[in-house]
Amino acid sequence: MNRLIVVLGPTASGKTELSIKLAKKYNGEVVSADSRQIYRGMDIGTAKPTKKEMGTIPHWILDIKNPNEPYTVAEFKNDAIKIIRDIQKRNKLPILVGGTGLYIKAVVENLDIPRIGANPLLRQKIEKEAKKNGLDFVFQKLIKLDPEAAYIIDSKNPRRVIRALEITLLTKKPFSQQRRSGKPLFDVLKIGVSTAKERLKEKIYLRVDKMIKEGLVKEVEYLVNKYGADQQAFDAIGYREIIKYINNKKPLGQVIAEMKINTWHYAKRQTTWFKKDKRINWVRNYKETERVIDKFIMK
RNA sequence: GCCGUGGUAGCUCAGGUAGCAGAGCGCUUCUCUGAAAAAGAAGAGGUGGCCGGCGCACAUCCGGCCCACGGCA
Repeated sequence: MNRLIVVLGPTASGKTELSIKLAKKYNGEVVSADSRQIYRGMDIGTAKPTKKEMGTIPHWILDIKNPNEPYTVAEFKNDAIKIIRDIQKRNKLPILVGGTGLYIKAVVENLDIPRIGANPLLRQKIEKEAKKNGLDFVFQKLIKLDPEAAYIIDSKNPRRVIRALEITLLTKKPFSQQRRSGKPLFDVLKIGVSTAKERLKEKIYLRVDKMIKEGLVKEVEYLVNKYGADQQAFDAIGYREIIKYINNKKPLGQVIAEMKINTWHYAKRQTTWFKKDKRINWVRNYKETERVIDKFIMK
C-alpha cells in the first residue's frame, strides 16, 4: 500500500483541524508541508498546531530546524518521502498537510530537482553583477550558455535567473535539460479545503488578531534576541512586520493591518497555485471529505 | 457670516505656464523545480465637486454655487 492523502488549501482555511480529525478516524499520521512551521520557536506566527490540538496524533517535519538554519524544497522532498514510506510500512495512513504548494508538488510529482544545491557565494556574485549591469545582462549571459532557457525562465525575476545561471555554471550542462518530473511514488488523493472568499478573509483577520493576543510580539522579540533579525526564516508574514514594530519603525496598529493584508495576498497566491491542479478534490465540509476518502480507500 | 485651505482612480495624494489624466497602495488575473509565508509578471479602474463663461481646445483661466477642514466673529 502506498497511499498518500494530501490536505491542502490556502492559509487559515482549516487544514490543521481537518487533518487531525482525519488522522484519528483513519489511523493516520500527519506530515506537515509548511515551509515555516519547520522552525522551532516560530509557533504563534505560523499557526503551528499546539500539543493540545495534536493530541495523540504523530506530527512530522515540524520543529526540525532552528531559525538560523536554511532549509529547501529539495531537503523537504527527501525528508517527506522517507517519513511517508515509514508511515506506510507501519500500516498507517500518511496525511501530507500544508499550504506550501511547491513542497507538495515536489513530493507528489516526484520532481527531479537539479542536484546542485544553493551556492551562496556564487549567488552573491551574480547578484552583484545584476545590480551593477542590470538583471538583463545576467539573463543574456544565461541564454548564451543555454538558449532554451529563454523560453522557460522569467527574465524579470532575479531569483529565477540567478538560480538558472547557478545550475548551468556549476553543472556545466544546460539548465533547461535538468528539470523533469519523475515517476509518481505514491497513490495520491488530494483534498482541497474550500472556503468562500469573504469567509476566508474574515478568518484571516480574526486569526491575526488572535496571534497578537496570544503573544506574537513576545515570540518575535525572543527569537530576534536569540538569532538576530536577519534570518531567512523571519522572511515570513507576521515576523517581518513585527520586527518593524520592534525596531521602532512602525506603530503596532499599522503593522497588524499589514499582517492582515499580506496574509490575504498570500492566501490568494496559494489559491492561484492550486487552482490549475485538476486532481484536487475540493470539499466544503467534513462529510464530503469522508466520502471522498472512503471511495479512495475502497478502490 | 467673514477669512484661509482644499475637493483629481476604491484610499492617500502628485501635477496644473490650457494641448492624449499620473504615482503609491488597494483591486483583478497570472507565473513558479535546492530561498516558495519567497521571488516575479500582466491588467482593469476617472464626467478632474456642480453650473455657467472665455478659448480651436480647459483638470488647468474667469464668475457663481455646493461640500470638507482650520481660524475669526
